Amino acid sequence: MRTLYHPSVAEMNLSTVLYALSDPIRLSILKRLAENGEQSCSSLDMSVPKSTLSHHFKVLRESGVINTRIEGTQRYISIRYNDLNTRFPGLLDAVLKELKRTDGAQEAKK
Amino acid sequence: MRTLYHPSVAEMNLSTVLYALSDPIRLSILKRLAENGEQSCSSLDMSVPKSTLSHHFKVLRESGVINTRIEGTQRYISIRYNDLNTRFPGLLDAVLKELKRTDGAQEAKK
DNA sequence: TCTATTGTTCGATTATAATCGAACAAGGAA
DNA sequence: TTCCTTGTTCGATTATAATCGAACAATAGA
Repeated sequence: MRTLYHPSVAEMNLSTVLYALSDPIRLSILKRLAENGEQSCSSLDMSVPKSTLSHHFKVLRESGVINTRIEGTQRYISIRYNDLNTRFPGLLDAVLKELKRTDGAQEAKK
Repeated sequence: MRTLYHPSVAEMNLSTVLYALSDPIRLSILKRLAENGEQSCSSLDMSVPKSTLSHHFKVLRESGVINTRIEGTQRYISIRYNDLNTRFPGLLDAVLKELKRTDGAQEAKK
């Protein structure tokens, strides 16, 4: 737990990133980060058990979508805007644009 | 089998589309379609059993990524460029740009 | 009509991922 | 040190998806 894995820009993989972004809960997290900037994990209460949330943070982090910064007992997560824009130009903007319109997750689970 | 389901532009869902695009085989199919335009299903031999391929075509079609046109015993598939660009501006371009660079699937399955 | 071609569907298997309680780890404060 | 807070990890369960052979369906041609 000492060091959390973050892929370098070169290590980021398209299908892995798209997969990370294909889950409604993870899109909700992304939306919150886009709206409010860096957040402590505890600040985004999503009516989901913390172990489940932690899992989603890990998927987002290990794909390269978010950065996790450790400060004391808290973790602060944020979107890796520049890195994503460098590796996959236009991708993040397209996703965030849709998230702004709705929540991107509506009726995703039928 | 008479009619194949295709979602309307309004019915397209972000997480569903991202999920459809998150698979290496489906990205390979997309790349082929982007490079060569409309293709008959049989023309893209991907060293994968046809039942598996048919499954991936279905995922792509039902998410709204591709269109399937029936002509005789053959099916011709193509990317729904305009519809995708209307619904999720910039998303497809960002994906295709990366596919042009590599195949988007390299080392995705470890 | 018989046969070959193209592709879907079925059904079973395997693989991968989501979920979440409980235990654990690391700080910070009393 | 003890307790509280924050978050991860473990382990088990459930859910979802990928895979692929075999059977089926539709059409075209001999």
